[in-house]
Amino acid sequence: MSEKQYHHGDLRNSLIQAGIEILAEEGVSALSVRQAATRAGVSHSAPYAHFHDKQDLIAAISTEGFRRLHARITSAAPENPGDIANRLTETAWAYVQFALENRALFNLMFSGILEDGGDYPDFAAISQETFLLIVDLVRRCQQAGLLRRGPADVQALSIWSLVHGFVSLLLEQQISHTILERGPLKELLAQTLGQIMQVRVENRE
Amino acid sequence: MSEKQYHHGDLRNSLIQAGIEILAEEGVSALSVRQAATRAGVSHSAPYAHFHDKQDLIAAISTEGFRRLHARITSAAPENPGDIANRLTETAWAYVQFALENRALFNLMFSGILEDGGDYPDFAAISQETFLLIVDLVRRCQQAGLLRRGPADVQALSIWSLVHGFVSLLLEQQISHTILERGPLKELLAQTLGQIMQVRVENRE
DNA sequence: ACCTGAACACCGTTCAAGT
DNA sequence: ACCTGAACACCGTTCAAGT
Repeated sequence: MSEKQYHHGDLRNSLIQAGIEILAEEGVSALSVRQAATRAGVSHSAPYAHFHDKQDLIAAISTEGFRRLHARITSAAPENPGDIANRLTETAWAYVQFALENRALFNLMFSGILEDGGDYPDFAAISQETFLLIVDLVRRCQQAGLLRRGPADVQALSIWSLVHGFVSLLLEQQISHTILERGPLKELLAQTLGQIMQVRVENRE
Repeated sequence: MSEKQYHHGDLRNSLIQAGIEILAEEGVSALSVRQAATRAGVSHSAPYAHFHDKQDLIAAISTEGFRRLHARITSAAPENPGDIANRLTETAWAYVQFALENRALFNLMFSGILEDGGDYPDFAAISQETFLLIVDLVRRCQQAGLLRRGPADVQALSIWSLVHGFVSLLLEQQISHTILERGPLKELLAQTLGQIMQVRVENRE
């Protein structure tokens, strides 16, 4: 505000938004500091006043991605404490949908493009918080008898691994057509998840 | 041979090897057509006589990566048809080890850097063969009562998803220290895998 | 403090030309 | 058929200079 600076006041954020737009429109390979700068309407070297290097910008974009994923997961299942099994499935489905709707961003967040996430505190914080969301849900599933007993964090890891692996292989087109053609994706995910949940069905021996 | 050509006869393969070396020594971000050419001892434009573009080279490198992963998995478990449970764990462990020992190559194979694997027949073939290896193993686990009944390919997908997700999160340093410090990695993997296998332990009611 | 413009070393890719 | 060298449009990053 005030006297109107050189730029619009929040170039840092504009660059992050520009980066996310580039990812959505042109994919990971098109993401460059220079193009983000151009989209934000500044010179190609202006970003270096706000980010130490490209990795630093990538960390900021990934952090924003995790914030959105976290929000998406949080609002995935209605706070319906009764139907906890459904809630686990809906959470997993929210994760899958986020990845499909934000392919390039999801890739940036999880594909080693950010070389050392631990160096970026904000990134480390929000990604850990997202994991805690899952640990919490797992704990409630255990209490409901839907999952085996055992350390909730290890079990959460199993489930997150399962869902994350499912998404990764899906995005990489590593899931064969014959499987995908058998029915809707959400159902396949539910079946896959079902492998890890306790069955309480017909053949109870 | 014969009159000694311009180059050593198999530039195509030399470039693939050079690429794998670059990945191992300097990581994904250092992989360039020009550096591969330099390592192979030719000019920067020579690769274009053998590869249509960088994606084409990446496809060839990824294909070689899958060949090595396939070989590694094949030789992972001794042909010991008795201990089938152990064999599943050893196969998963081989997968994890391959990823840890060839981080950048593994990333290249699975992280969307190759933009459309389906366009490269050799790549599609070997990656599918690798999946079939797992389907086969799963089928035998089902017969041994270690896994639930159901379509073997869907179950294989669950297991591959679980193991692949585990590896991905591990490489991304998304598995918290408190979990990793609790014991050797192979044991954590076994525990994680155990979530999906049928228990035949003490509390059988 | 925040931004610009020139500069440098790198890239992917093409293309005429050489053997 | 296989390779070279010049050329072009891009990149990441630095740095002196401007307000």
